[in-house]
Amino acid sequence: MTTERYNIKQTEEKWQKIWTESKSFEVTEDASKEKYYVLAMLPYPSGRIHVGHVRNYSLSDVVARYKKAKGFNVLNPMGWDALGLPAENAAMQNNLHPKDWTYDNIAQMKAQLLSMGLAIDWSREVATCDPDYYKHEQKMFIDFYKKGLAYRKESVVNWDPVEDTVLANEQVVDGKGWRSGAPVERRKLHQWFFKITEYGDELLEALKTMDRWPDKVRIMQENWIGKSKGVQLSFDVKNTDEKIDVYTTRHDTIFGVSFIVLASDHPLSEKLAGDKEGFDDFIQQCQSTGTSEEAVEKAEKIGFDTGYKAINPLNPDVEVPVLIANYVLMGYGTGAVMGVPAHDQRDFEFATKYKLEIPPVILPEGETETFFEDQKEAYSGDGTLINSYFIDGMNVSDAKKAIEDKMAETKIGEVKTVFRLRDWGVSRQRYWGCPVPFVYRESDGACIPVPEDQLPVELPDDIDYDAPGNPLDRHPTWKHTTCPETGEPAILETDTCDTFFESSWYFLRYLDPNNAERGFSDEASEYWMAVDQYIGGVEHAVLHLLYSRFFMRALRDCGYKVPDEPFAGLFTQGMVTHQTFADKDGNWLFPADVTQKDGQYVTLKDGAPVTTGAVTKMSKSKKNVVDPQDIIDTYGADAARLFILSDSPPDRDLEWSEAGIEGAWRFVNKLHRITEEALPNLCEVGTNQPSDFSEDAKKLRSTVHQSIKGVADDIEAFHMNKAVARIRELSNAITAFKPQDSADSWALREAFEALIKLFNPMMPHLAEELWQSLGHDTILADSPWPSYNEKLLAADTVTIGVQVNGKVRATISHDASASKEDIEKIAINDPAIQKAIDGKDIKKTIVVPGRIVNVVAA
RNA sequence: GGGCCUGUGGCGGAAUGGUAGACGCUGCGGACUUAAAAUCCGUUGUCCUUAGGACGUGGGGGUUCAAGUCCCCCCAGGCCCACCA
Repeated sequence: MTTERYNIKQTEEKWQKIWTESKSFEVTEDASKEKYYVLAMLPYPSGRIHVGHVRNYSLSDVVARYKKAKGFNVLNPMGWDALGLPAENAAMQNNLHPKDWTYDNIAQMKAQLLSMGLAIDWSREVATCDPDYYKHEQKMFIDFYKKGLAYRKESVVNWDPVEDTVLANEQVVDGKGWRSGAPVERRKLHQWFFKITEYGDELLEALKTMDRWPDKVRIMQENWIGKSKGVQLSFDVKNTDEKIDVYTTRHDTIFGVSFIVLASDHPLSEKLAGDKEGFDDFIQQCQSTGTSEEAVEKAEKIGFDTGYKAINPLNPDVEVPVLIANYVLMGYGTGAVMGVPAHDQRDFEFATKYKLEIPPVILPEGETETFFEDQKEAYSGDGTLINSYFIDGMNVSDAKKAIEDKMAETKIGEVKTVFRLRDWGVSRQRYWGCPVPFVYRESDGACIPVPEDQLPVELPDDIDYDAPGNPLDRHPTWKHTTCPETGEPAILETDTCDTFFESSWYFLRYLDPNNAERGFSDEASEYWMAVDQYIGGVEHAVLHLLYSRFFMRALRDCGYKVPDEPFAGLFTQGMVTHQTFADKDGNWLFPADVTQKDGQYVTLKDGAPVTTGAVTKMSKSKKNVVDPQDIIDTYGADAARLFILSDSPPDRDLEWSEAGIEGAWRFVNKLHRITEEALPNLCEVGTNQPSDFSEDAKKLRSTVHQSIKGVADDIEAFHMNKAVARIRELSNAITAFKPQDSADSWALREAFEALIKLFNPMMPHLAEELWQSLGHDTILADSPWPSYNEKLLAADTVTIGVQVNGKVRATISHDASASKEDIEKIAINDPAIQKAIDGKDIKKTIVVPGRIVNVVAA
């Protein structure tokens, strides 16, 4: 083969330069064009891109380039989620400033992204650690505060006593600080909260209309919001003036109550039992229970008897003990629970341990009361009410209704809706975050927002990490300021915001990134919002995606022009996985250090045997990672993009393999080669379409037009793997086609032009290069998507299967215009079919034109 | 404990209820080459010695002329949430 090898590196850099110089992907609001906003979740600048990024941006790039070709005004921006803990950790380890570390990383990662050849409008690049960025969110914070959507309250937090800081729940591992390893304490601190619960119903209701979101994500959010309908009712505490409010969804079991349980941090717990012996130890024990899943799973239910009795409001003759237990949460409902051990598993376990009564009130269908003798677990299903006075004999839902009516009548309780969703705690005792823009007056502690003209409250540069805790708090001067109202001495808030704050509105900043006055203009928001297609990992299904939805509503209520829903369409991509490797001592090995020899995996260094482990998500700890930059440097961005889009459907996990990337690379070279080889044929073709084509050319044209339609349909449906398969099919059809005359050459050129345009969204550099070699002087990135001719989609002859009694016995070809009767005749006369019928009577024949013939014979 | 998803060749995966396995990876055979690489051609679900059959979409039932696809039950794997009353 004499064809020169395609020079990938040079070509890719050439086209990246041309796109940049021609500003192909820079956009402005243009009322004459329909807009399309493609958004990939913005990366954290860790320093190097990983394969998950490549997958994410390959997907968004296909969408962006495709929609642009379809004539949309496409916005495809990129930025950096640049605040957060890793920068501080790295700074501490390497004695750097978080700011320097972050900006260095951004520069490196940007260079890597540029080498991918993405259709991004880089003029809109945003870094969230820039004071010009967080200035606007400080304004938003104050707006929320003025609207009553941000507030400060004392709450219990995870406190790391060694690091001297609050930890997020995710940073608590098995009840211990993730870095210090010290048992986490629960401590009460003043914390800032956003009132997301105010929008619980709205956020829940809107989910129903979001039909371009995956069901999975909608269900996860629904569960997270956790709306439940129940009743709240009061139990009087005997011989006191106290009442205990309990919340329950099983008010039908009210007559099965045999105890009342309070959360350990319920105000009444201290009040009723504070002076009892052992109380302090008990509370201590409750609080030391870990908050991890496993700890909760294994935690034994422990209780403490207050000695008081509560009176059942519907049956004053019944008095039940009041206990305190570790399994009741203060944060949900009222922090107090009515114990119905016969019909609630947790209550059952608790009652069994403390020898409390277990009175049954619901009889499962078809059972007698002997069912409850020697009961091993709670029965929580439906059945007939027993031992329950006026609701005896009813089923569960009728009984609930009857109790609700009774409560409305007697006013001992009320129907109540409760959400699992809690207000969003945004305070972090960290340096590398957006400062919370408030001051506290020293004289009276008044909390006062920083005036707008004094924003941003900027982070100080001179910090040290010599001591644990928040460097802002121990900075010698930074927090000392004056009250904007009185001029008296005041202290700046030293907490910074949760970094989910930045990611809740960054897609608005992209719309108007240089606006110094406001975060974004109404005009830009009205033109571009909402995001038409958002793409990212499913791990953000709840937090980020829910916070952003809340944020839009909060901004709306503060007078900003934003839609209720930020993301009209959402696509969640699967993980990238890789085989794991280990040496004989069980140490993990990087795939790059392993090679194959005689079918066995061995180390590259000394050929020692390697054992292969499970295919799992790429993670640094298991070393089953590949550096996408190595891949791009070796095979080129086009091959890397192609491979990652090829085999697996984008919403499923993708296993990275060496063989796969090589296959993609071969295809890149093949496309280049077949175009070069066909060039002599293609260049002498006239512009006028010939009037007649050979049979082979007709077939080729049919494939071409089917491909144009099919690839577009596949991209719209996010079936990128199928789009790639169609492109390969088309290239196979092209190589099989041998042009005999000028009409054939015309058809071949038509096929090549379509092929190049179809793979342009996946392999844009190669596409531009080949487009140019076909003699075009236009940029493909600015060229329209090809159109297809409906008439050419169907072939002249159709091949279908013929079944006898549901089993395929032959295939027949017939003219596309053949009638049902003709097709039936051809099918039945087929010798193989005759043989299969074997002289039996034909009961009936089903003919589905273009699909199948089924002969039913007996 | 609750919810969701997935199960198809050696592998990744195709298949509006209508010829199961498109497209690719791997393997095997061949061509070209002094040789290799690259490339090209053929072949590649299982079983029966072949013609030709039989069997095949996690397992078991059902609906239908026809089921990977729809319905019921079960099994396995994965993900998310979780003492949420």
